[in-house]
Amino acid sequence: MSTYAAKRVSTRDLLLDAAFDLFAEIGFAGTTISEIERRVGLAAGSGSFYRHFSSKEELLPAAVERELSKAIADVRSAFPDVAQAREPREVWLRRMLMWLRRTERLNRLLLLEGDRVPAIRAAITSAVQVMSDELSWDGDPAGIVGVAALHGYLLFSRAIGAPYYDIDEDEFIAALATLAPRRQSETVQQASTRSWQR
Amino acid sequence: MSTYAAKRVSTRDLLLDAAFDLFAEIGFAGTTISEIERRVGLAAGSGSFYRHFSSKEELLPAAVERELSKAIADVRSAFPDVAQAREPREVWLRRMLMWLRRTERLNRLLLLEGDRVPAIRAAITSAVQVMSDELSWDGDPAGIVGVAALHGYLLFSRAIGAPYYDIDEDEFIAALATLAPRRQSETVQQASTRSWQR
DNA sequence: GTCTATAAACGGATAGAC
DNA sequence: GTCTATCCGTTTATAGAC
Repeated sequence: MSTYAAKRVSTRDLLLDAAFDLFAEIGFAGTTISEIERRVGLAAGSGSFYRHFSSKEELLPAAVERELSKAIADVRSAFPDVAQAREPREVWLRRMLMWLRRTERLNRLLLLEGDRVPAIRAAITSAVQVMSDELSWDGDPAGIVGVAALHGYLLFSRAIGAPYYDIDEDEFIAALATLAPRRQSETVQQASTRSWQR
Repeated sequence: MSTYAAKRVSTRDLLLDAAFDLFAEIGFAGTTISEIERRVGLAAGSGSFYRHFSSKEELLPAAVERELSKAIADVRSAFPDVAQAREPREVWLRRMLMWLRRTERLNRLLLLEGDRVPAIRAAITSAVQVMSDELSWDGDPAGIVGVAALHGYLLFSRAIGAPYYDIDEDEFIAALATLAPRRQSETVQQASTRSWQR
C-alpha cells in the first residue's frame, strides 16, 4: 500500500517483460520457461513461474497486451499534439521511423506468431491503428508507401546485419523524402527518362 | 539409371522441401522431425529421417541451399534476357513483386533464423544479390525505395491477413509508380545537405 | 512466493529386424 | 530404406516444504 511498494515492479510484470523479449527474439516455440525464470532471477527449472501463470500459452497474449500498452503510452508521451503539425516530409518520415523502431519487436512478433495465434494478430493490428491515429497519419497512398518502405528497410537491415542494399538510413530517408506524386501532365514524358529504366 | 528413375524425386529431396516449408512457416525450433516425416509419407516418429540426414541442424542449411537453387533457376526461366528491356516503371514494379513473392519464404526464413544462423544469412543474402543481377536491377536509390516498399507491403499484408492499410495490390503499385523524384530545382538544396545531417 | 523434487510428455537420435 | 522399439535429455507442469 505504501508508495514504494506501489512503485516496485511485480514479479508477474517482470515475467511478462522477459517473456515478450524472448518471444520476439527467438519465437514462442524456442522460448523455455526456464529461461524466462532465469532472466527475472528465479531459479531456472523450478516451477516458480507457475505461481503467476497457469501455462506458457496463457503467457503469450498477456505479454503482448502489456507491451502494446507500453508502446501506446510511449507514443503518446513522445509525440504529443502532433495532430496540428505542419512539417516537411522528411521530419514526418523520421518520426515514423522512430515509431517503427519503437514497435519493431511487436511487428516481429506479429510476423512470427500472427498466423498461429489470431488473437495476437488482432491485438497488434488494432493497436497499430490506434497509434497511427495518435500520429495523426491520414493514410494517404503516398504516406502508406513511405511507411511500407521504412518497414521493409528496417526489417531487412536488421535481418541482413547491414544497411539494406548498403544504403544508410539518412540516404534512404533522403531518397524517400524527394519522392512525390507526379502531376498528370508530367507523367508520360518523364516516364521514359527516369533512372530506374534500363 | 533409367529415365524414370532419374525423374522420380528422391526421398532426400522430399525431406528437404518439407523441411524448408516448415522452417519458413513456423521456424526451426517449432519444427519437429516427426512432422517432416509425416509430410513426406514416412511414419511419424520412426527415425527414418536419420537414414538421410544425421541431425536436424544439418538439415537447415541444406534445405536453404536447395530452395535457393530452385529460386534462382525459376527467376532465370521466368525473366530471361530482361537486361535489355526498356519498360514503364509499373511493369518493372510488377516484375519485382513477382520476384518478391517467389522468394517470400526465403525472406521469411532470413528474418526468422538469420540472426541465429549466420550461414543462412550469408547464403540468402548473396543469392539475393545474384537474382538482383539477373533482374538487371542497378540499385539506384529510387529503385531500392520501391523494392523496400513492396517488401514491407508483402510481408505485412501476409502477417495481418489483409492488404496493408487496406490498400490492395493494384492501388499500391499504382501509387508507387506515380512517385518520382522531384526536380532538382525544387529540392537540390535540402537533398544535398541531408546526408550529413543527423 | 520461492524452493526442491518429481511426474508426464515430448523431441532428437540410435539399434536392429525386415 | 522403412519400420518397431527404445534411450535419453529437455520441457511443461504439479506437489509439498519453508
